[in-house]
Order: sequence, then structure tokens, then C-alpha cells
Amino acid sequence: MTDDSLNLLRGTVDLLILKSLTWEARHGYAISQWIDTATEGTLLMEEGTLYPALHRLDRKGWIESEWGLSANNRRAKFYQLTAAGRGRLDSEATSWQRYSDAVAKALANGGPRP
Amino acid sequence: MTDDSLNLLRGTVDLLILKSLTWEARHGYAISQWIDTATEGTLLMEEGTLYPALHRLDRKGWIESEWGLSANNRRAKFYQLTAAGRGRLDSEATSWQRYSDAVAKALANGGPRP
DNA sequence: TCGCTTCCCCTTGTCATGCGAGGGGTCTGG
DNA sequence: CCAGACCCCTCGCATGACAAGGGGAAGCGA
Repeated sequence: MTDDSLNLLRGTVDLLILKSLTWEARHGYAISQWIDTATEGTLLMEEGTLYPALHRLDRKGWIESEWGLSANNRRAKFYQLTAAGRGRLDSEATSWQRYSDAVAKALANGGPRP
Repeated sequence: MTDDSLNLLRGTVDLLILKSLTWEARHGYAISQWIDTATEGTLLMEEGTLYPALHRLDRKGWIESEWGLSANNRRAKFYQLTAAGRGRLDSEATSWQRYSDAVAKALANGGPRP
């Protein structure tokens, strides 16, 4: 942890979690590690953010859980995407794209009269 | 208003407002219009979001206000960046850049086994 | 064997803040 | 005269990221 990680923005938490489950089922701890790695240490998801989010996504039907055994031989709850979850991931990814493009445009704006 | 505008993410409100004041002082209404235009209608800042944010930025010393007359001959409160506000804009813009790059990386991630 | 670290799960309370709804006032054009 | 644009504000609600705190089990070195 280089400790220069940024705060998570509201809304991107779900997106990141769903994305981490694209290829295989993962347990919570592994999801947070994936985020750390995939963003090259830029983003850090705290446990107090992660677990409530997982339960929320579960309630909404985007993911499903199942108890199993981790690679380190520990009891762990594995989550996987549902069909609805995949759809959700797509739409959230699209929204994010639109959003970040819009902000980028605003920041690149050269002023009222170029 | 094409009504397909997205919700604002926590944290980007300040950034957008500060950016809108880069070149000249503007009043609240003009700021919201600038955001709408600069993002090509993608982002819409509600008044209930804008005005409290303006007062917050004022309290923090990033911006200063002054009553004046708008282009339409109306009473309007003009805001301008302070020196501290310019610094704040820079750091927020940098953070945003890092953040969106990180998310982009995560979304572009090809999975556990490239 | 003991204790430390890593791994893994969870909940509670706090705080910040985006937004809907509501309220007020002014100027202009049809 | 009146609709609509222009311009300002505040309240209350809901959401959700986070810190802090709690629990427990596996593995390893001393």
C-alpha cells in the first residue's frame, strides 16, 4: 500500500466489483486485491466499503454467493455474476464512459473564446 | 435538456465549478450553463447542488463572490477563483485524471490470464 | 507451544453531499 | 398582462464511503 491511493467515488464501487467477477468467481478479499492490482495501486477498497456493497449487489440480484475454500485453505464466500449482473455491468461501464468523457471535455475546454 | 443526463459523482461537482471559473468570473446560473455546454449536455447540475456547493467553496476560500449585474441586466452574484482556488483546481484535476485512468485500466483489464 | 502475521468475514455509527421540492424575486417579449 | 426565462436560496431526505471495532482460522518461525 503506497498510501497515495484515492478515495472511491460514489457509484464506481459497484462497477469495479462487477468487473472483477467477469471471468471467474471470487471471494471478497480477492476482489479487493484485484482492484488494487488492476488499478496499479491507485484505488483501494476498504472492507467497510466492500462487504456492504457485496450484500447490496446480492440483494439486487446482480451477484450470487456460495461458501467455499480459498486458495489458502480458508473458508471464504465466493461471488459470481448473474445474467442480470452482466447486463448491469455493461450499462454501468457505458455510463462511466460517458461520464468520464464529459468531464474530460470540460477539463480540456479552452475557455469562452479560443 | 435531453434528459439523458447523468447523476453527478461525489467530488466532481467542485472540480467542474472551479474549472468554469478559470477564465472569468461567472454567476451561478452561468456556471450551470457552462457545465451543460462544456459537457455537451451530458452533465446537468441541479440548483440544489450548485448553490450549496458554491457556498461551501466560498467558506473554504477557493472562490470569492461579489454582487453585480448579469448580461441580461439582472442582479447576480459573481464568483471568481482565489489563488488558493487555482491551486485546488490543479490538484483536483490531477486527482480526477489519476482516478479515471485507474478505472479505465480496470475496465480494460483482460482477465486473470493475459 | 506460543504468538504473530496473513487471510477472511462482518457490523455499527458518522459524515459528507447530491438532489428534489419548495420559495422568492425580476426582467422581457408577445 | 402574463408566460417564460433568468437568478437566488434553503430544507430534508437518502445514499453510501469509510473508520473503527469485532471475530475466527490457518500457517509459520522462534
